[in-house]
This record gives sequence, structure tokens and C-alpha cells, in this order.
Amino acid sequence: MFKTTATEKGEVTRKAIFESALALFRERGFDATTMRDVAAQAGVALGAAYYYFPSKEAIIQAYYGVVQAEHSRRVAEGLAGGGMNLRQRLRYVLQTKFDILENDRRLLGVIFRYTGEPDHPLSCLGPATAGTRRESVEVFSRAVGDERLPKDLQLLLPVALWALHMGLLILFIYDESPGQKRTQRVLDGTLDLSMRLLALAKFPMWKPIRSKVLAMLRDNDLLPEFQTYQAE
Amino acid sequence: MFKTTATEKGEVTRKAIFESALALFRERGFDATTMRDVAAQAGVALGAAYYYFPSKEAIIQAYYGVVQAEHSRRVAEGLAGGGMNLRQRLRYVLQTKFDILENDRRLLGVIFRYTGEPDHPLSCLGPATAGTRRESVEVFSRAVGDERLPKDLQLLLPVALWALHMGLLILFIYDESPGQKRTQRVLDGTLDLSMRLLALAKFPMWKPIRSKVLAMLRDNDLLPEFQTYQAE
DNA sequence: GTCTATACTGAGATAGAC
DNA sequence: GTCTATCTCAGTATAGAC
Repeated sequence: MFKTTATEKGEVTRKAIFESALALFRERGFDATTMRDVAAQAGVALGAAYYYFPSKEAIIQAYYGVVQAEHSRRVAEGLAGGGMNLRQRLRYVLQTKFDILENDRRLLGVIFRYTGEPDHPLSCLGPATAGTRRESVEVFSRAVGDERLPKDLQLLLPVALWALHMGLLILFIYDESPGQKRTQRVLDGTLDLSMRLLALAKFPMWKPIRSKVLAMLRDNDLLPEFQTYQAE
Repeated sequence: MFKTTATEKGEVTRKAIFESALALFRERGFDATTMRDVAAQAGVALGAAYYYFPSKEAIIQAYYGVVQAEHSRRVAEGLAGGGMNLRQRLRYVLQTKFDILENDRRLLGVIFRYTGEPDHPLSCLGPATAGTRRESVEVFSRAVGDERLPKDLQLLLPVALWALHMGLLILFIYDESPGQKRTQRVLDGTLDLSMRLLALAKFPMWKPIRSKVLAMLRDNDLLPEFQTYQAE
């Protein structure tokens, strides 16, 4: 997606460009920052910036990669101890994500810019970002853990949670309430609801509906590619 | 959002620019078409194009307005006769939308470009497009019609359908299967599922959960603004 | 109010020299 | 790996014709 550095010197330059860009994006916003500003701030020529990042958006993409890694790290750390129930684990995973993004709501919006353009390398639902998506679903899988659930729910839940998390991210971006309390409330509300629905959905009477949902998603390639779906 | 014409002559010019733009967008794609191309194709000067449309995206926005109007028109026409059940009415409304957009999947993607930027005038979820959104939800309200439902479901369903329709639009854009058969299958599948869930949700035992959902959405301003939500 | 013609600015992106 | 020069194109500006 973007140039990975081969030399140590390159690594330093790359980092300088990346950090300068983020600082400027946070200060002035993404669109108001030019690649010339970024290069100047980093003390390199315009061409150098483009040498490491093929586009301005690619910097945001790299930023999102860092966020992702940090999220993975914190979740691994936080869940290591055990002792949380499902509700608490899910809350922790989601909350951690918002903690990381707390002051970068404006930057986050750019992630969605190419949602409607499948072939774009930065399309957040496109093939080019499948790896990142996979990683993200992974985190939710870890939160579900070995919770005692019917196998089909075991498969569906992480993807459903990923989708929920995407929705909440959009709400988060639009949320102008102080401290984004509104997003917090919706997060808690949807978690309550999810837990109630999950408790119901576990019963055998729901098996046919669960199967139908799973079959439909599987048959139409709507589940991230890394999972193996033995038909429960 | 863009200049509306006062004279008849202006109307002609406006239309020429609009049609030329759409033709070029369809032929070469949105990004590959320049405003100069559009002006040339329409046989006017660059300034004229900008006189009627403040930006290239504004043309797409106008296009979407036309789609919306056409959808409204066809739905009003198609539902006028009566004699369809809920499932059939919903199918009709959704199917009609996809019929209209059949050959414009690439154009459609641009609609989502500013999803993550609330303040942008073309943000598909932002305040600037509230009117269009309202109109769109309206159409789904008409499809629900006077179907015998608990009042809270009566309120929730149109918005839920609008959300479903947005999701299906994204799937539609990504769907490379011939004739977008995959979207068709998912459309039918989700309709089946929705009908089954609706049949269940109508029972009084679900009242508390419905109330909770409604309360959460209402309390957090997540329902389009035009509805009046007397707490059932 | 509608439009032409032309020139200009700003910024994303690229080519090719070093 | 890095810089300089250059290109392209969205968008603005202006002055004036009708």
C-alpha cells in the first residue's frame, strides 16, 4: 500500500514525515493541510513525502494501521488476566478503540472517503484493505473468546461486532456532545440490547433462523474471507 | 446547494450541462471527467458550468436528487393500485431503486465520499442532506402504509428499512456478479428474514425490547428529525 | 439574470536529475 | 533516497457581451 523502508535512514525520514503529517492534520484538519506543508514541516522536499506515501490519504491509512496495532496490543493486554464476562470484554474492546481515537475524530472521517469505490486502494470495504479488516475482526473474536455459544453464533458474532463497531465509529464522528457522551450511551445501550438478544438467540428454537442468516451470508461472500465455515 | 434557474433559457443550459456531465461520468467515470470536459461537451464555457453547479460533486448530488424523485414517482404509481402485501410492497420499493440505478453503480459510489465528514455539504448523513434523507424515509413509510403494527414498530420500521436500503446500496456497488444477482439474492434473503423477525417482534412479549430500542434511538437523536415520537 | 473568454492560484501527483 | 521542475486540474476571478 505504501513504501516500506529498507534502510535505517529511510526509517527516520519516513517517521519524520508521518509525525509531521499527523501533527498538521490534527492542528488544521486533513484537507487544509497540503503535502507541501507536510514536507516543509518534516524538513524534506515534496518528492520525499511522495516517495514514502503515494498519496495524502495513504498517510491516514498508515495512521489507521497504527491505531489498529495499538488496539490489538491493548486488548491482548487487557484480556490477559481473565475474570471478565462477555459483556465486560466487549465493552472493554469497544471502549479501548474509542479511547485511542478520542482526539482524532476529524482524521477518522477520511477512512470512509472511498467506501463507495471498491477498486480504490483505500476503500474501507474493498479487497485492498482485507488484511486490516481481518485483523480488526480478529480482535472481536478474541473478546468473544471461548464463550459457550452455539457454533453458528460463534462464527457470526465477531463479524456482527465488527459491523457494530463500524457503525459506532460513524456515530462517534458525528457526535458533537461533550466528551462524546452520546456515543457512550449508545454503546452501552447496544451492548445491553445485544446481550439480551444473544441470550434469546442461544435457544434451540432460533436455530433455523441462525442457520438461514449464516447460509445467506456465506453463500453471498459477506463474511470476511479468513474464516472457515463448515456449515455448523 | 446549487443554482436553480430563473429563466427558460437557463433551464436549457442547465440541463445541457447536467446531461453532458452524466454522459461523461458514465463513459469515463467521475474522477476521469474534468469540468472542462463537461463544459466542452455541453458547448458552454467553463464559467457556465460553475455558474450552475458549484462543484463537480454538486452534479452528482443533483443526479441523486433526480433518482430520488424518480423513485418517489414510481413507488407512488406502483403502490397506488393496492393489492400487495407488506413483503411485496417492500420488495417493490427496493427493487425499483435498484432498477433506476442499474447502470450507474460507479456514479453511486461518489455519494458516499463524504460519509465521514459531517460538515461537508455532501455528507450523506450530515445536516446538509437531511431533506433528501427525509424524502427517502418517506418512501419507505409509504410502503409500510397502514399495515397493522404496534405503534413503536410503525415508527421504527421506515427508518430501519432506510438503513437496510443504504446497506444494500453499498453491496450493490461492490457486487460484480452478472446482473448484480448477488444483491438480488441478499435482498430477497433479508426480506424473508425481516418478515419472520417482524412476525415475532409483533408479539407483546417483545414490547419491552421494542420500547428500549425506541427510547435509545430517540434519546440519542438517531431518528430522522421529522418524525414526532410520542412515547408510543 | 445568463453566459463567454481568459487568466490565474493552489495543490495533488509525477519524472527525471543527482 | 532525495530534490527540483513540471504537469494537471479543480476552482476562482474578472471583465464584459447580451
